[in-house]
Amino acid sequence: MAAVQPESTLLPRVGRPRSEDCRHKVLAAADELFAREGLARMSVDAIAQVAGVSKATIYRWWPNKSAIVMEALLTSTEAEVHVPISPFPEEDLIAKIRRTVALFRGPRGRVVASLIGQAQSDPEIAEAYRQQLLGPRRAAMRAAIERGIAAGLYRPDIDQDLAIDILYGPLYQRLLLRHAPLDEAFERDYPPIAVAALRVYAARK
Amino acid sequence: MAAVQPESTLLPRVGRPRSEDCRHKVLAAADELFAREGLARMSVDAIAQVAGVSKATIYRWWPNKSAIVMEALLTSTEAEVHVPISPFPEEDLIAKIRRTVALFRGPRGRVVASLIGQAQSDPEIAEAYRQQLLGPRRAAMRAAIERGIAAGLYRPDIDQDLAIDILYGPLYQRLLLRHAPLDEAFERDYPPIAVAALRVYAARK
Amino acid sequence: MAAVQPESTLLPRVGRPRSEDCRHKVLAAADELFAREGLARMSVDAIAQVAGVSKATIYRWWPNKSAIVMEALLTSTEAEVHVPISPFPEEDLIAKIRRTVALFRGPRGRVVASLIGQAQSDPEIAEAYRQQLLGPRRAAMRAAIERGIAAGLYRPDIDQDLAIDILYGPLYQRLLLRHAPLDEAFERDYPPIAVAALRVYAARK
Amino acid sequence: MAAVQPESTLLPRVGRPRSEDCRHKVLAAADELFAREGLARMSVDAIAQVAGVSKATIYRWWPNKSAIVMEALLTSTEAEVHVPISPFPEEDLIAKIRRTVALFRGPRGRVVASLIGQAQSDPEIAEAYRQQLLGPRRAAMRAAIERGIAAGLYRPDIDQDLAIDILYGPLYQRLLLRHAPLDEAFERDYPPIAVAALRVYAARK
DNA sequence: CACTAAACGAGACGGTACGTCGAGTCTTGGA
DNA sequence: TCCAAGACTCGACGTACCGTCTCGTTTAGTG
Repeated sequence: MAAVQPESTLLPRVGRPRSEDCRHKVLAAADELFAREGLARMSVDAIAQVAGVSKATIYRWWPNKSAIVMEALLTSTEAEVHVPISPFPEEDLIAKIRRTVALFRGPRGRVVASLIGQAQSDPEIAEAYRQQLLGPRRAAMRAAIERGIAAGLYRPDIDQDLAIDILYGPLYQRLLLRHAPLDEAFERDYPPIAVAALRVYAARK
Repeated sequence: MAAVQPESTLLPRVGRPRSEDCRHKVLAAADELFAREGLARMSVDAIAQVAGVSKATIYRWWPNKSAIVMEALLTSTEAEVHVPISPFPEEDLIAKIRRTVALFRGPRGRVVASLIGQAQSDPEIAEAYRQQLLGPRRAAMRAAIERGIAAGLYRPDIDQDLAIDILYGPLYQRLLLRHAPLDEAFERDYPPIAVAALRVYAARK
Repeated sequence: MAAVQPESTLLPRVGRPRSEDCRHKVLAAADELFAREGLARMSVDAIAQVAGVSKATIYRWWPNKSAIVMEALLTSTEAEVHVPISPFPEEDLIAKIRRTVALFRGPRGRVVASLIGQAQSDPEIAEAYRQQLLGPRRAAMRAAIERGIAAGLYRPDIDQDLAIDILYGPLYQRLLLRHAPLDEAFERDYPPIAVAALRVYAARK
Repeated sequence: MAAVQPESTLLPRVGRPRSEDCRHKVLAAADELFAREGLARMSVDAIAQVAGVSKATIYRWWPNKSAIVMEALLTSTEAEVHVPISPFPEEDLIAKIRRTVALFRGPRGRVVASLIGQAQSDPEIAEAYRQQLLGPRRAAMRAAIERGIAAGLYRPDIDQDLAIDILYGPLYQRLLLRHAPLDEAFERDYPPIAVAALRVYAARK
């Protein structure tokens, strides 16, 4: 029995193959339009026009506007998750948080905020966001915390969700509520404070 | 010095006065429709129909759907801010946080989440939300923290914004990201943890 | 004794009397707005605003926009009907027709055209137009034709309606269809032709 | 030599072609609603609903209500222009006029009157009416008059516009002013009188 | 090398909601 | 009682965007 190319047995390999070029043009157009107009004010028609791609083609591959923007975001932030592991788990946590602050301070920050905004009224987007964006990052976080537990820094029975809430909550709040700026000071000062806060929760005897 | 009726001197008292009845019917209809459909799926036409009020009248007083829902939310949560002051500032903080958790766990939680969602693409809503909803609550919080400072619990030079982020961030994150439930356990356990975390930041050395 | 005001015995003379000033301001405003915008594009609100009069007051005295414009037209063209009677009935007819051509060539022409236009979809305006504007003019015309009959110019059994159609039809057609201009040549040449045409119908055999 | 399909070479045959079915359904609905309600009281929404066609589709092809009704009128009266040519030009003129009287006495009469009414406040409709409806009919009329000139009945230098005004003016006046009925007697008696009137103008001296 | 089947561009289509406008009525307080 | 101001209802307007559809036209791989 021959080695099988993934998915090749299910999908019929006949007909014209999907144009990778289209995909890129659409994602690029989505990116550009998001920057110019924001998620709400950009239309799928506009994406189609800017990308020079037919609307039908867009709807063949993405279910809606947010899904396009989400995919554009994912392709441009794939690398950002991986932070080299150091011998000091708390340093790793700080580095991870700081990196996310940096990301949110840039143009991607508004994209993330918009997607979370849309997710409030669209369960599919919410689910996709949690699965594709949040999931890997929380998993990486969890691993770092586990290393902290292994190093004896934290109690082994802590609530991981709560731990991550403590570490990231203030950051998301600033991103979404915008009551105070995500400025350089925040990027510098906040991460160690977050980790200190976690220590109170996770290590208090 | 005579007490002056507010605004009565400025606004010209001519013409038919605004119908208070209309206002209430619209807010009630918005409330009902939000519960039935959610912000995104409810239409201004529907509000008009349910309220038995003309669309033109709605647009005379509110710029858009979200503004109506926001006002409905405000009128129904005005009392919630005020928590009696106790001799123990940290008890007050815990009580305030727990009360907000309770609010967010109820039907108003989805309203708040939707408004913040809309605020991501509509700066006016964002501003209104910060001014009208967030403002008073953060002010009350700040006052409680000041009492903590006065009591010697916290350093006097702490960053108030950051303090409030630490206290509320995790709560908002759960409300908006929904990666973990806003359940009874959270309502019970989280508030004291938050205050403990604040203490680490505000009292360290 | 004193001259009695007509109708003063029937109407209860209580309350504030109707302001004649209002009436004039409204008619003047209607006139101005008609010239600026035309019947369709002018709004009753605009009349009220320009006249400095409340909309309620307008609707108290006129049923609708066209009625205002009609009254404005009537007050400004009352004198135009009466042409001095000469010993030559056909001269009188020519003079009457020419006077109407002159009227239609001026700004009142568009007013008349607009009213007839509105009359196509509003029976009340149609009726009012026929009664108040057309009636007197057709009666005067009929009288002139009667003098022609008395002078032996026309058969006594002619159809008066048809006679007037022959005399005025082409004029109204130009006013309303605008396929050819109501110019000086028409004002000069048409009236005698019309009367000649009438003679063919009314005197043949 | 092959017959070429008109416009097929110019128009790019790309994209989904216009649905002829839609066009017919819209025109039929317009016709029905006009009969039921008249031009002023029928709405584009109603046409869309009755036709089972989206409002956007209607507005893609017609600029407004009147344009739809006009097109419906045109499609249903295309054949009416052509009257067979006889050896007697004046007989042809009489036949043409009588045919128009008959048309105006039927339901199309109100359609024509409404369109002319609307044309008083909408220059585009006025122009369309003159171009599409009036134009061909006046051209046919002009041809018949030319035959009269060729036959020596009329002077060759007569004003064609005026000639047609004399022939049709009274008819349009009755249609639009409705001071007298467009009855059987008018259909019987008027056409020959009109032609006699023309003769006075066109053949005198 | 023709054939086939899916991808694609163009753009029409049904649908839903939008926010606006004007007509005409109603409700105040003041003259 | 009349009036000015202006809030209100009603109904229609024309627009925008969504997601689907129907064409005719590529563009691989297959037979």
